[in-house]
Amino acid sequence: MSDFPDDIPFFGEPDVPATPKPQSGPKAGIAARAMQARNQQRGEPDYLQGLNPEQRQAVETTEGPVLVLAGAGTGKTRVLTTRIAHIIQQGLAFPSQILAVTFTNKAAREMKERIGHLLGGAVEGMPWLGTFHSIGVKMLRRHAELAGLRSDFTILDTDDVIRLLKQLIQAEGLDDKRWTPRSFSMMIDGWKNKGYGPSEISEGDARAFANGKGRELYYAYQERLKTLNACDFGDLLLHPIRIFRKHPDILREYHTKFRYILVDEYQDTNTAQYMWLRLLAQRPSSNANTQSASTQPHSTPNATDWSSEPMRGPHGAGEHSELGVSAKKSTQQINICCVGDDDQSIYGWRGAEVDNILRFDKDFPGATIIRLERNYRSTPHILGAASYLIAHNEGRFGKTLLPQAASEDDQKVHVHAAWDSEEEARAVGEEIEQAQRRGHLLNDMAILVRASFQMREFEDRFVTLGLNYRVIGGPRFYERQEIRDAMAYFRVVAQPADDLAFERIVNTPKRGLGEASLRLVHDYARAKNMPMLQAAEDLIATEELKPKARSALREVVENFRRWQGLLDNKSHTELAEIILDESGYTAMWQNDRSAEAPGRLENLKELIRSMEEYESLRGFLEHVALVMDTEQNEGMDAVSIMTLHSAKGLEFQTVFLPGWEEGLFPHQRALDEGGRSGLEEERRLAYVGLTRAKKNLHIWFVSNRRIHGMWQTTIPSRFLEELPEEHVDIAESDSSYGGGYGQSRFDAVGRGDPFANSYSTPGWQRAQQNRSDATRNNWGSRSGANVERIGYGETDSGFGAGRGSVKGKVIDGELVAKSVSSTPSDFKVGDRVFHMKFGNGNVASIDGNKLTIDFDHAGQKRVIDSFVKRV
DNA sequence: TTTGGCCATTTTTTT
DNA sequence: AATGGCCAAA
Repeated sequence: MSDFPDDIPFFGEPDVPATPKPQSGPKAGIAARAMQARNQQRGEPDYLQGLNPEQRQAVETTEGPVLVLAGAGTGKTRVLTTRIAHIIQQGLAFPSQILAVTFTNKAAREMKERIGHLLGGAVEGMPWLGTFHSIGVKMLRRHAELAGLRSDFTILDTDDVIRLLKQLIQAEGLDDKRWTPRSFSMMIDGWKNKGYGPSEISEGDARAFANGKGRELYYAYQERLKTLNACDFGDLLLHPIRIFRKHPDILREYHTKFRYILVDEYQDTNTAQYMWLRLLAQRPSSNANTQSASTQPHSTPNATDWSSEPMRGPHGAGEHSELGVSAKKSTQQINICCVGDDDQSIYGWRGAEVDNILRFDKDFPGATIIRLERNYRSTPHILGAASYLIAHNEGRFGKTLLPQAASEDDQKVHVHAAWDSEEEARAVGEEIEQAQRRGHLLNDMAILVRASFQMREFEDRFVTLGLNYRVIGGPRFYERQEIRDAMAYFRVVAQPADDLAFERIVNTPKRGLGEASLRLVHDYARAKNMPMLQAAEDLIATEELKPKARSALREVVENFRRWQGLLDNKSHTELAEIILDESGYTAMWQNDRSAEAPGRLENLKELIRSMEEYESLRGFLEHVALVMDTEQNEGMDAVSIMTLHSAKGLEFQTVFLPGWEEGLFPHQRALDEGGRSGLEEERRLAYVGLTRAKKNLHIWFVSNRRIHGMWQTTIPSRFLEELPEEHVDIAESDSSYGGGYGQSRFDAVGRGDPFANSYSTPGWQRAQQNRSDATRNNWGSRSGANVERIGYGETDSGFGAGRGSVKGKVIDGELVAKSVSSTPSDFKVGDRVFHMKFGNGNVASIDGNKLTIDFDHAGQKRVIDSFVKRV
């Protein structure tokens, strides 16, 4: 979004008088109250109508720190937006004096819309409402030089970062397979989430990568970013934090500027975000400390000091209360209001610290804590199911959500079983079409998946059904190859130091500039510490390059120089067209005879079209870097498909939750890496999913799912049994459970199938029992149930049953993980076998425990041996 | 230098 | 299943 025009005057904005009406400390309260009283005489403002007492308190307690603990569906967004409207309406601050932070662009957009609505649309946009990152960039652009950057720095996305790291790792002479750029980028990410620069990471962390070269590499990475005039996502927060600490005068300007700070989804803040917030929200006491704070921020154990010890903060309460006192003493306070729900903390993997919300009143003593517990969203059944499920978590505040009154036609939560994911998609599609026939809007329905690969099957199905759908946060427009290439061209034009972009497209389309020539340019650039474009320009004046490469490179450089010259003369969309045209990029795809080519050209057109909404090329590039998503199909009626993560904060009349199987949800990886707390986060994710539904909720699980192209037998998610019976309705006979390879086939295998019908059947119960029965396993017998997704017993004890073996992983005495290891198969080529999904066939070849089988009806497939049975 | 084919690995979630 | 990396051949 170009919500942030580049040229807003920052400090001393003309529209901001030094002191808007009431504002300092206690006075503000009085004035506010006076104003309120006046309003009440006249009848209260519209926007307060219909708020319940708690919501109202959250809106009207404008002064001092406020924490709003808002359960799912309790009107959190409404409170936030109304509060902002209230602040503006009461004249407590101008829109530009309110800092409002959200996590997603979607949330920011929605908030803006709603505030505009509340205020009758007459208010100029709020310049400081946005995501942590977009606000971070905005600040960083203003003070870029203090971070060693120019204000036109580029923002690297994950892909760029990985390519860059790869170069560095190789330059270091390390094996980039043993030490993958990807894993290092994740480490850096983790460090940055905690607020650590290269000098602050622990010895152990530094050693953990590349035999102790971790720190060195991290330094080198930051150095390179500087020479590239670029930063990564983490830097968007880290640089401002550094700047605030080093330059108290700058921080003070922000302190004067922002009267009110609001934070959405506070439970998802990570340490860096927390530090950033604290710096902005907590003015050091204005008396005794001022001097020392401004000159030596790190030497005084007072107000500013917490920021240098991020990780110890959570538990060092003493320090914080001291700080709080001084904050209180200060003459002007910045009023911070955080809204969150510990039960909806689902970003632990990204470094979020739930602790931040749990210790709010220590950080901000005297905080008003308001709990919103009246749920207006879901039926009692849905709410009951969700509450019961989340109660299985240990580490939580614990709160009660009060349901609305039940209504006659309230449906219980439906749990459905399907044979495989294909059937799951088919059945959900049917369900949706039925609802549509009953007059429901597709806009009111959503499918929420755990992992994005699940989306495809639904898309496929909906395409054949001709059902409108919209994917949110799926495979992203801006991640497509052609879009990234085009963007790279634009980046080099807008930001000549962007070597990563330059490298990406110098030889796209092919110009005969291969590795050899490129290396030359690269080395020259490094040696002279100049951008590659500049280096290329220098080199073509010499005899270094081969004639062919030299002329090709000359043309590229000349093109770029010419385009750069057009920056100010042509509109950015026009320029973009010229670039794609003259570079031969469009022609490259036009000449491409592959099936995707037309689509790619279409995407490029779409790209140009979407640029029109932005003021400048730079503004557009920034949008792409930060948002990575386009609005699609806004106007039409369509089912939404998205991940559970991106569904947070949304609500729908009808919600479908497919894929409730062990290994997928809870996700195996969360279990492996997060253990118990990983499981609890998965459960919160389930809770988020359940509470998105207003009226109808359908949960699905399948017994066969294809993972990495191979069929796996799955068992229902443990979360299913954590749902309370009284609120759940098990669909006994779902459409065609078993499908073409029907029930009979199923039984013919003698597969004492645990999920043949539903989980209320003996089969289901047996499965449950299997799970808790820690010693039993069905593997000994070939006709045993296919429960190989789970291992039982001690850690790492194998269960070889002749083919394949199962390892169980026990965490906290509870079985949470397993993996199938490959041991040589005891099948022979030519064996006649039966597979549950594909039927009968002959073994064509064997590769470890993977078999290639010619099926009678299904053709040739590769499957894991444990899924077939000799006949 | 480019291209084609084969092998290995992969996917959790996002700014 | 699909993508990326690597190697051999043109």
